[in-house]
Amino acid sequence: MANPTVSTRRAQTRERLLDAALICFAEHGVLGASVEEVCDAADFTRGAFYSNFASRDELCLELLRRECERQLAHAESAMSWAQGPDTTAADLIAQAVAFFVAAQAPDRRLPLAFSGIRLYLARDPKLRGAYVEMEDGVDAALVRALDATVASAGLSFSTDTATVLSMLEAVIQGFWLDELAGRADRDQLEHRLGALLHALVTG
Amino acid sequence: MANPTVSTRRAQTRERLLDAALICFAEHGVLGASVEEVCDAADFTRGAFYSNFASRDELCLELLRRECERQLAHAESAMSWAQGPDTTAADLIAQAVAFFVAAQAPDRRLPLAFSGIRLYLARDPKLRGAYVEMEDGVDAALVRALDATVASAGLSFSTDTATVLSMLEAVIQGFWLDELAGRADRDQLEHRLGALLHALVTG
DNA sequence: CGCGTCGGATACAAAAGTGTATTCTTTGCT
DNA sequence: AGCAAAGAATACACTTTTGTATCCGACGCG
Repeated sequence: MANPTVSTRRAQTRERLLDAALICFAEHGVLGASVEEVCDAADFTRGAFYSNFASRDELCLELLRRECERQLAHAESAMSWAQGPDTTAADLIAQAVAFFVAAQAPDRRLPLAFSGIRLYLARDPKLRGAYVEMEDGVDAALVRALDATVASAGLSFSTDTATVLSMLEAVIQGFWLDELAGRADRDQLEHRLGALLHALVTG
Repeated sequence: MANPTVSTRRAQTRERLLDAALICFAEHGVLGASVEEVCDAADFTRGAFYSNFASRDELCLELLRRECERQLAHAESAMSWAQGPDTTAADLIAQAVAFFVAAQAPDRRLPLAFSGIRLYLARDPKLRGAYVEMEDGVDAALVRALDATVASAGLSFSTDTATVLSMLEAVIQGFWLDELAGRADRDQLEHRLGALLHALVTG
C-alpha cells in the first residue's frame, strides 16, 4: 500500500547517501563518521538523511543488504563455473581464486567499511538477527556454488564446505586489513587464496 | 629522570582503566564507548583517565601493546613445543591447535575488542605505524615458532610460513566474529584450525 | 496557470562528549 | 604529627552531534 512506485529521485538520493556512507565509514569508522559528514559527502543535508533513514542503524543494515545482494548475484552467476569432469585441480583453483578476487569491490576502501559494519551490526543484539540472516543467505549460496563446482570437476575438499568457505572469507577479510596496514599488496590476496585452495582441494 | 619507579597505585589505576576499556570497547566499539563510560566501568572519573592517558588513541595503543606482549610471551613459551623428529603430523597439528586455542583470551569479549582496536589503529595514518610495528613483532615470533616446530618434527608446510600464519590469524579472527553472531560455537575454532593445519602440513 | 504533494533544506533545542584547570584527598617521609 | 607531592575528583567551558519541527522549492497534474 505504502508505495506503488518509489519516486526515482528519492531512490537516487538514497543511493548517493549509501555510497557516501560507505566511503565515510571506511575512512573514519561506522561511529567515527557523523551523520552530517556522510550527508556532506553525498552533497545533502541531514534533512535528506532523516527523510530516508530512521537512524544510522537502519543505514548500516541497508548497506549490508545491498552488499549481500551483490554477492548473491555474483554467486549465482558463478554457478556457471561448472567444470568438466576432468578439470585439473590447478585449473579449478585458478578459477575459484579469480572468482573470489572478482567478488571484491573495486574500491579498496569498501571492504574496510564492511568490516566495521559487520562488527557494528553483530555487536548490537537488536541488529544481530538481521545481520546473521543476510550473511547466512550469502554463505548458503556460496556453499552450494563451491559444492557444485568441485563436484562437477570430480574433485573434493578435505573438509566440509562450510568450513572451507569460512576460511576463504576469513582470509579475504584478513587480507584487507593487512592491505590497509601496508602489510600486503594486491597480489597477496591471490597468493593466499591460491595457497589455501591448493591445500584444501584434493583429488 | 621522569620516573625512577612509577608508583604502584598509579600502575593499578592504569591497569584497571585498561581492563575496563577493553570490555567497553568490546561491547560498544572503540568509538561507541565514551571515555566517561570507560572510567565508570573502572570506577574512576575522567580526571584519573586524563591523568594517565593523553587520549583515546594512546589508550588504544597501550591496549594493543599489552596484548602483543602477552602474545609474544606465549609465543616464546611455545618454542618448547619442539617435537621429536618422528612426530606424526596429527600430533603436531593437535598441539598447534591447542597452542592457538590457548592463546585466545579467556574472556570471549576481548577478541572483539581487539578487532575493533586493530581496525581503529590501522585506519589512522598517525597510529598505523605503531600498530604495524607491534603486529610485525608478534608475527615474526610466531613465524619462527611455527618454522622451528614443523622443522623439528621433520614436516613442512605446503606454502610459506608467513602465509600459513596469516591464514591461522584470519581464521581465528573470523571465528570470533562468527561466535559473536552465534554462528559458531567454541568447538568450531578447534575444528577450523585443525582442518586448516591438516591441509597445510605435509610430510 | 495554479495548486498540492513530495523531497530536501534550515533552524533550533537538547544532549553528549571532551579536555582542562582547579580542588580535594591520600600517602609517603621526616 | 605535619608537610609535600602525587593522584584522583570536580567543575566548567566548549564543541560536536543528534533529532525534530518547520519551511521552501520543484515537479506532476488537473
